[in-house]
This record gives sequence, structure tokens and C-alpha cells, in this order.
Amino acid sequence: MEPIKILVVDDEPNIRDLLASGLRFAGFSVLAVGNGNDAVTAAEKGNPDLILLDVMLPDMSGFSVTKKLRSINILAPVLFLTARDEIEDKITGLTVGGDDYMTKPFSIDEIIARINAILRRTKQASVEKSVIEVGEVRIDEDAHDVFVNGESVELSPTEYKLLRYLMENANRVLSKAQILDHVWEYDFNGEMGIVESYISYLRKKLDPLTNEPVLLTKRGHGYMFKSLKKK
Amino acid sequence: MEPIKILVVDDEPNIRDLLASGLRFAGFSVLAVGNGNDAVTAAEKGNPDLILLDVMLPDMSGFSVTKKLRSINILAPVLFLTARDEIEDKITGLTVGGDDYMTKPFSIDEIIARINAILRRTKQASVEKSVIEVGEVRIDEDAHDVFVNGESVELSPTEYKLLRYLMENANRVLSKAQILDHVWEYDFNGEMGIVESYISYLRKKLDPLTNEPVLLTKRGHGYMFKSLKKK
DNA sequence: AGCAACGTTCAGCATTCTCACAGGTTCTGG
DNA sequence: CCAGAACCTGTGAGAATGCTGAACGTTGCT
Repeated sequence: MEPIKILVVDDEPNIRDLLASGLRFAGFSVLAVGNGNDAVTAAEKGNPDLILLDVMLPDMSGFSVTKKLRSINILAPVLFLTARDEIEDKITGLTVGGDDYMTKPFSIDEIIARINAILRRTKQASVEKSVIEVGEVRIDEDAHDVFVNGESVELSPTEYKLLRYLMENANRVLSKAQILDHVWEYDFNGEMGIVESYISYLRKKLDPLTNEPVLLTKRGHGYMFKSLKKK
Repeated sequence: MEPIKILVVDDEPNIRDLLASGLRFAGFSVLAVGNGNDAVTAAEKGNPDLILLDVMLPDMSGFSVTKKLRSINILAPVLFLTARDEIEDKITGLTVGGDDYMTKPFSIDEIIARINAILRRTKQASVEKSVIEVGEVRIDEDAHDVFVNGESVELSPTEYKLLRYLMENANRVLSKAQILDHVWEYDFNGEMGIVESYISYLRKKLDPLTNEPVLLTKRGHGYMFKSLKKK
């Protein structure tokens, strides 16, 4: 099975590197460029499965890039990146087919989740499953639903992302720093106490429905999602 | 099987040597440099499997080093080293994928454990197993869990590190000085009596669950973890 | 505008941990 | 068998760590 190819287009080197290395670690094959022209040529040659495209580029807008790509019959789905204060109307309507968009700043894990969601939607023979199930807890990544022993649980966006990250790494201790870097946006520079807060929120919602606590504190090391069955 | 290569980057010669010799003894192939520029060139040539990177370097920050490395397609995971009071704002956003960080001062054994954890996570075909099992005692390094004859035992961080060190060197006498050097942080300047105390704590927790004592005192020499089966 | 949901910080509280000390016990050499 | 060395372990002070409720600002919705 050959790896899924992603083309990253962003003019800010920091963001570009962040995305490139994050995606590579996630198992994708990544090509990264810094402007629209390079993006078009790279897409022609590389034939990527998905394009991660910043809307604000030095030479042309992300939308022009998309148009050019479509005109030369490159139909890979596009995940647009846009600053939060740029008007959202412009984007709505332009994202046709499997396209989607995200606002900066983002969290790495969120980007990966979106990419998987798009690939799931556009490719029939999807590799990724949309359901994560560990022990008594089940997450539907398409619907963003969470069930504990069949019962639905309402989570806020941050609670959801945290739970997903913990479940993806079930039975493995995760340090607060790792959690912060994967779950929170990359420009977050607050305290780690917020992780404690959200663990507390999650416990308050999950524990009443589980037979035994699923979120364990490993004092001095971090937190862990624990599943009953041995893997 | 060729040895795993580690690049150590730290400007303090003491720390650098401490790390280099400790890691070599643990079986890694080590290259050590003292600044960011050397780090980049060394990484280019040496193609390390992991980089141990001090955040505070004379010529550039660990952040810049990482960016440079990633931009020239060096994707080895990074274990950042940082002073305890720099953590909060600086590190956030740095660790992507398999990266992690540790605060100074650290203990050698803890560094090695983290390195193994990262390599385990980032490499599929890992050599290291996350479970150490000697006689009646089993440690899961991912979950930081300890079991004696199947029963779970709760250990404090220091107790855990001490037990792990003893088990890694089962059936071998370890002097108190050795134990102090490996398990405690390098700037610890207390008495060796602390080792006696922690041996005592461990015995109190382990002995009730074992058929025979596992922690032996070799009077005048040190301590030894004894396993039933011959090695 | 008013309201609800959410993210974030903070302070107080509780628990656990580290470490030193000191008195007691066991061992060893002579 | 004795004296000293080595070792064991209970006690407690102070620090570190984690938990949680409360407060506040922001955002989005009606």
C-alpha cells in the first residue's frame, strides 16, 4: 500500500514546517511549497491525493490556485486554511465537492482529523475508519458523537478533541505538554493547568456512565485513557 | 542490526558528556555537539534516529534548529531539554508528532526511558518492547503500570524509576552510588540514605505480593533485583 | 440587546511525594 | 562476644502536584 500524498501550500515557513512534519509523522507523504505557482507545478507532477492550501498567498489567492488546478483537470480535494478574521462568506460556496476549510490557528490533530474526514468522503476504499472505540467509549468522527456504553454524551469542541487524542493513544501515558501541543491551537501559550481543567470536565461527564474511571492520572507523568481489555 | 543513532546537542560540556556516556553505555551510537550550527550539519551527515536537543543554545534556540532540520527534510523525532522555569511558554507548539520534552535537571535513566518511548512510538518495527518482565514483576513502560503476579501496584515516580533501574539490571549488584547516579537527578546532592529509604518503600509494597523477596541487600556492595529463573 | 455556551485563569484545598533524621536492628571482623 | 559499621524504617516538615469551583471575557445564537 502506497502512502497518501499531500501537497502543503503556505507561505509562512513556520506553519509550513509545522504542517509538513506533523503530517509526515501521521504517515502521509508530504510535499510542501510556499506560493501558488509552485503549487500548480507541484500538483501537476506529484498528483497529490489532497491539497492543504492557504488562502492568502503572495502571488495569487488560494481560490485562483484551485481554479487553475481544476482547469488542468486536477481534482484532488482541497482543505483551505484561512485566518480567523477573513470573511467566511467568501469561502462558503467555493468549497465544492469534497473541499473544506479550517481557520488559523489550528491544532495539528484537528488538521489530521479533517484530512482523514475528507479522504473518507472522497475515496470509496477508505483506509481510515470513522469510529474509534476503546473499552466502554465510542466516538464517531464523522458525526462528532460520543457514546459511553451506548448512551450519548454531549461534549464541547475542546472536550471532544482531548478525548479523541487520549483515545487514539489509549493505554499510553501522555504528558501535559504533549496533550497541549496536539489538542490546543499552535499559538496557545497559556498554562498547562488548562489540561487539568478539561480532564476534570471530561471525568465529570464520562465517569457517571462508566463502570470504572477511564481517565487515569499518572502523577508526575501525565494522563492516560485506560481500556479494560488487553491489547 | 545496526545501532540506533542519537545526536546530542547541549552547550554545557558536563551535561553533554553525561548524556553521551550514559547513552553509549545504554547501547546507542552517540554523536555530541555544542551548538545549533554544528547540530544541523551533524544531523545532515549522521542521519540520526533521534535528536536530544537543549532549548537554550548559544547561537540559536532549539526551536530554530528544529525548523532548519525539518526544512531540509530531517524528520528524526526530537526530545527537547529545557530548564524547569522556561517550560511554560517556550515549549508549547514545539513538539509535533513523536516529539517530547524533559526538564533539567534530569536523571540518566529517565532520559533513556523517554528515548525508548519515543522510538517505540515513531518506529513501527521497534526493537524495544514496552514491557519489562523479570520473575514475578512486570512493568509496562507505556502505561507506567507495575504488576506483581498479575496484581497492580501503585508506585510513586521515584519508586517507579528505582524499580525499573533495578529490573533492567536484574541479578546484578548495583552500588548505592550507581543507583543515585542513574535514578536521581544529576544535581542531587543529598545523602545515599535516600536509596535505603526507597528500597524500604519498594519492599513494603512488593514483598507482600511475592513468594520470596526480590530486592536483596548485598551488604557492603549494594542492592540487587533477583529473579527466580536463571538468566 | 440579552442570553447561553465555551475557553481560560486562578486560588484554595487535599493529597502525595521527597528527603532528612534518628533510633533500632542486623551483620561482620577481631 | 563485642564494637562498630552497615542497614532498616518510622516520623514529620516542607514542597510539589493535582483537583475543582468560581470568576471573567469572548463568541455565537435567538
